[in-house]
Amino acid sequence: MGHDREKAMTSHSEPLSLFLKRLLLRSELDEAEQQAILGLRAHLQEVPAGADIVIPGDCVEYSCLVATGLIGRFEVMSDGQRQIVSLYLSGDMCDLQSVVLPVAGWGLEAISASTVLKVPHADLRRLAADFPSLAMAFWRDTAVDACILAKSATIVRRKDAMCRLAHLICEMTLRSEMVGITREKIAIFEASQARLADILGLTPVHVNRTLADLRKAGAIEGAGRSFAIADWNTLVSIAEFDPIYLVTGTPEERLLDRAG
Amino acid sequence: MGHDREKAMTSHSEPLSLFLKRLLLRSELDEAEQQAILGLRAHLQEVPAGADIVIPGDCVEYSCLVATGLIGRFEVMSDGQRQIVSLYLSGDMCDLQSVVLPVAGWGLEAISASTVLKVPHADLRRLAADFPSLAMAFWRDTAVDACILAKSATIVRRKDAMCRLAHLICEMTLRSEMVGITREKIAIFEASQARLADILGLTPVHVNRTLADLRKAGAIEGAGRSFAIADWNTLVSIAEFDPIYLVTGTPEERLLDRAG
DNA sequence: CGTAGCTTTGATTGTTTTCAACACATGTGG
DNA sequence: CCACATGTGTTGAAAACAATCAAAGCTACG
Repeated sequence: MGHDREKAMTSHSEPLSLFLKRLLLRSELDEAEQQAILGLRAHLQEVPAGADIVIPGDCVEYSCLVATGLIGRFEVMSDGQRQIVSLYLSGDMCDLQSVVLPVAGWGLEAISASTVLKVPHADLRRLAADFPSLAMAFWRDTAVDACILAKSATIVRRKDAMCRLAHLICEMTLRSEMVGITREKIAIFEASQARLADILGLTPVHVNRTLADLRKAGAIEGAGRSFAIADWNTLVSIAEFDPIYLVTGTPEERLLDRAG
Repeated sequence: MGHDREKAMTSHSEPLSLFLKRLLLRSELDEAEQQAILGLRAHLQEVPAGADIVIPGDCVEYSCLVATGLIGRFEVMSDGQRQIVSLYLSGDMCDLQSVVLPVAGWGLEAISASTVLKVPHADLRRLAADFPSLAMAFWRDTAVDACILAKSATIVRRKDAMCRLAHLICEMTLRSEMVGITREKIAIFEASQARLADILGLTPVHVNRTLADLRKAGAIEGAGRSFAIADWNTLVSIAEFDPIYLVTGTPEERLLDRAG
């Protein structure tokens, strides 16, 4: 593994505040709880595109907070084929569930060149034990992940390739914008077609044809390696995209943690 | 809804102890925590096969503990078609994640005639706040659910109908045995082919043909409405079934909650 | 009986995979 | 600079898989 270039940094404030921002989207946290998140210690690691961060079967002792780039959680079939089941971008704590299930049946890989903060499980567990609201926030974060997974599981069973691909683009665009990434820099547009195939559960050949179909429909534009959104409304209508499952949440819901 | 026949019962010890048993499979709980679970108050409800318990979009204030029967969590497509994404059997707290995400984008329906205990979210939240280990146990339970979902999402994308159906039978058989249900009484065997289609993301017609193929292969037996396992090993090999994702867990892992 | 729901079977259509080949860019060593 | 390998994108043809449409048989139940 040539990419184990780790640095023990003292200031990780930027990615940690992105993570805090993400938690605050769906959970209400007081000053002490917010400071506890921002005070987490972590190791910064740079990961080149395509590299594995966690191998299936590893027992991990940390979660990975994505600072920049795009990380995928994948499962490996008996024939060695990969299926990427979840995607994580800046501010996402990928594999937060590994805090409660440290023996992973899955792996983590970098879809594009990324930097991640490795946050020790022990620290996250202590936070969850000391601050019940943080325990709820972590649990909620895992649940939102599961909602996204359920959505993609539904679509993959019932919709054709064009709808699936359009839906993926819509979801990643919206999620990127939620953390302040501009539409031009959305990581999914830089993934190879083979990687898109791993995500969508299609063959690379069919991803290629489907991209061509989306271009023909006027939803996306740009030839070759990269593409961009040409018409958001067309894309949304092809995808039948309804963002409700991303659970941006309302203040009333967030207050429930403290209602007891 | 003719099935709103609720009874406020004083003793729900049996299903609650099944739920506790399920939690103890993966989490270490002390005497006080165990008593807290067993002391939960709840309303018993009987639900006929096919009835909806939660409609998508409802804001629910309780989780449903399955006492007997089989419950499915489903999403509805734009064309009204249902996709069942998770299955819950005796001892499972279905929709435990709704404690942290009360506005459901999904629904719950009874696959077979069932009895459920409605447990108020407020009580579960109080338990999570009072006992950090219970908060971790609930979180872990949600994470295991997500693992099962990830597994089925992987298989549905990469394997054909025969493998998927065999895998479903294997999984439900094993999960049933984990809570002490005998192989003859496994609920999935009583589901209609239309229901199996909703679960697997296939058409009822194709489920029928695939069941016939499994019979031909000698994996299952019995004509018409119901079937049974004829040869477990054949079934496992068709399904390429590896139960590791069910996370039965080891004692060492369970101790981590208290390591802090 | 007769109906309603479920199962079974057949024929046809559509989507996706598979296999195969070629184009195109990038990077390397000669 | 060229030859060459490698990875990625593109295109075509054939085959596999599942959906769709249609019809008939079976069961349970009133």
